[in-house]
Amino acid sequence: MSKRNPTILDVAGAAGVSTATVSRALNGGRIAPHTQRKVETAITALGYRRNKLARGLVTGKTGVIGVVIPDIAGPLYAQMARGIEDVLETQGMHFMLVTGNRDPEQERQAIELLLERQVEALILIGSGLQHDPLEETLKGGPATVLMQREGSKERFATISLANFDGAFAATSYFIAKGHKNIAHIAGIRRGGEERLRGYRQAMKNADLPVGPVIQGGFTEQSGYHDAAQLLQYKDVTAVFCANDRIALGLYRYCKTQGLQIPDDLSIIGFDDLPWVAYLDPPLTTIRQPAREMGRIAATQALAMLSGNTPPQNTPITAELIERSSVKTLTIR
Amino acid sequence: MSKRNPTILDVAGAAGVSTATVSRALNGGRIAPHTQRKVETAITALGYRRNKLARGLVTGKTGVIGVVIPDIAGPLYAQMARGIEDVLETQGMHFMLVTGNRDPEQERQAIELLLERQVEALILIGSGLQHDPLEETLKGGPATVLMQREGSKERFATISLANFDGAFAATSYFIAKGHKNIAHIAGIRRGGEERLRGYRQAMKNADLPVGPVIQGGFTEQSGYHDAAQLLQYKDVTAVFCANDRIALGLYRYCKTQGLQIPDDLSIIGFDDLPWVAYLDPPLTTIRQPAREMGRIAATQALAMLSGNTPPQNTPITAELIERSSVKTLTIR
DNA sequence: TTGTAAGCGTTATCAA
DNA sequence: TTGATAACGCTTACAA
Repeated sequence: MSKRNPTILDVAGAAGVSTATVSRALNGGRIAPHTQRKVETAITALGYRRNKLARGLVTGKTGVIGVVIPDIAGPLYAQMARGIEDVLETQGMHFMLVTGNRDPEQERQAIELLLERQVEALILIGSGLQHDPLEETLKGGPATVLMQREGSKERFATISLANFDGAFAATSYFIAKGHKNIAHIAGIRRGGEERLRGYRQAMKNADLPVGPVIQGGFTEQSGYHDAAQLLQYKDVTAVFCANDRIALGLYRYCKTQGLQIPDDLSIIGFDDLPWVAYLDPPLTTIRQPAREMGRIAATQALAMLSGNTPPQNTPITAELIERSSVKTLTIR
Repeated sequence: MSKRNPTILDVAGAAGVSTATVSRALNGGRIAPHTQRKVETAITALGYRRNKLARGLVTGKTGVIGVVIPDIAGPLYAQMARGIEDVLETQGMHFMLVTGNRDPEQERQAIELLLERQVEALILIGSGLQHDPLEETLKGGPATVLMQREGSKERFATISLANFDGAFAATSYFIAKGHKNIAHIAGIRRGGEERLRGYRQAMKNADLPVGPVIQGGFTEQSGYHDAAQLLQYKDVTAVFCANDRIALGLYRYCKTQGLQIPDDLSIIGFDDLPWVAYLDPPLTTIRQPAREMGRIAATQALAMLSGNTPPQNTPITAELIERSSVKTLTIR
C-alpha cells in the first residue's frame, strides 16, 4: 500500500544537504541557522519521523527501561507504575511493562525479553525469583532496582517499605487505644514475615501476650476463612491484618455474623488500597505510598545508568492512616 | 567496567561458522543438526543474547505495540491493559504504555513518540483527541484500534461498549422494580451522552416523565455535590448514575443525610469497578468487561497488522450486575 | 559549518 | 547446507 516512511536520506535530498547535517539539525549540533531552517521545512514537507530503533542501535541508548510487575491490575502496582512514569516522562524516556504473574519462571523470561530489547535499566517489583537465578539472568545486565524485595547490596538498588515499623505502629496504636488481646492474621510473601515481627515486638514491648496469630494467604478469601478460626478466641478485641484484602475478608465475615466493627471488633489493615476508605466503617490502615515508591525507584534507576551513583537501599516509612475501624476501649 | 555484550559475530567466531549461520540457528532456518548444536554451545558459553533492536531494524518488525491510556492507575484502564497483554504474550509481543493524562496535547505527543519507536500497531484508550489531529498525526501510521471512542470506519478499528444499551437496561431495571421517578446524574466524556440517551429512551418507552437529569462530572466529588441538588426533588426514588464514582459520591451524601440505601433511595451505577461489591450495600451496576475488551482490541490489532483483516467495529454488551442497592417497590 | 564514510547488530539475498 | 555481503536508518569521527 503506502510507500515506506521517509528516512533521513530523503530529508537530506530534499534539503540539499548531507545526512550528517540532518542528524545535527535533529539533535542540536553545530549548524548554521539557515541550514537548520532548510532541514526543518524538508522534514515537515515529507512528514519525516526519526527512527529511534536505528538511533538506539548506534548510540547504544534506547531510552527505555524495563519493568516487571506481578500484576498490572493490582492497585498498588499500578500506582507504582504511575510513579515510575512520572519521572521517566520528564526525561523523555519510556518503560516497557511486563507481567510476571507471580510466577518465577515467567519473571525470568520477562527479564530475558526485556534485556533482548536493550532496556537501559530494570525495575523489578516484588519479584519472587530466588537469589541465584536472579543474579544469574542479570549477569552483565543493566542497572537494576528491586522494589518490595531485598538483593545483594552491591549489585542492586532496593526500595523497600518499612514493614516492621508499619506493623509495629499498627499494633502500638491498638495498645494505645486500650486493647490487650490483639490478634494477627499474617501473610506469606512480600513482607508478611516482617509485619509479623513488628506485631510481635510491639506486643512484647508492652508486656502483652502474643497471639493468636493465624498464618493465612494474602487474599480476601483467606481473610474470610481465617476470621472464622480467629473468632473462636472470644477475648480478642482487635485484629491487625497483614494487608487490606485480609481485612476486607474479615469485614465480610463480621457482617455475616452480625458483629459490629469497631464495637465488637477493631481492625487495622495494611497497604491503604484506594477503596478502603469507602468500606463501612472506613478502614484504619498502614499506607504504602506506592506512587512515591515508583518515583524513587525510577529516580534511582536513572541515577545508576547515568554513571557514578552506586545502588542504594532506600527505606520507605509506612504511615498509619487513622479512620474508623478501631474502638477506644475504656480504661478497665 | 564489563566489556560489551557478545554479538552474533562473537558467536560465529566461537562456533567456527558465519554470522548468517548463527542467525539461521537462532531463527530456525535450514541448518544441519550438527551445526545447530555447535552454535548453541557457543551461545551458552558466551552468554549471548540477541539484540532485538538490530533485528527490528532489518526486519521492520519490532514486536511492540503502543498503548496510550488516560491513566494507568484507573482500575478499568489497568484491566484493559491486562487484557491487551493477555493476548500479546501469546505471540511473544510486548506493549509500550504511555499515559495521556486525559490531555489531548499529551496524547498527541505520546502517539508521536510511540511511532518513533516503530510500534507495529497502536491501541488508543478513550482518546480525547479530535478527529482531525488524530487523523493527522496517524497519517502513514500503523494499524490503529480505538477503545471507548469512535473514528473513521475505514481507518480505525473500534471497540466500544454499548453505552446506550447499558443505560437502557439499568433504567428498565428500575422500572421493572416499580420505580417511576427515576433521576439521572449524567457524565460528560466517554460515553456519557450515550448513557443519557439510553436512560431517556427507557423512560419514554415506559411513558414515564424524564428527569430530573443533572449534568455532572465523572467523579466522586461531582456525585456528592450533585446529590445535594438532586435530592431536593422529594419524589425521586431511584437514581441511575453515569458511573460508579458518581454513585459512590451519592452513597457518601446519603450517609451524611441519614438516608438509607436502598430503602430511602435506590441506586444503580455504571462500570462495575472492582470494589463496588464491597460498598454498603453492594452496588447494582452495569459491568464494563474491561479485560475482555482489552483482549479484543489486541486481537483486532494483531489481525490488522498481519495483513488482510480490515478494521472492524466491535460492540461490547454491557451486562447488569444485580446486587443490593435497588429496592423493589410495592405495587401502588 | 558541512560532507564523507565507517560503523551499530542483525537479517536477507545470492552464490558457492 | 553454508558463507559473503549488502542492506536497515541512524550517529559520529575525521576531513574538508
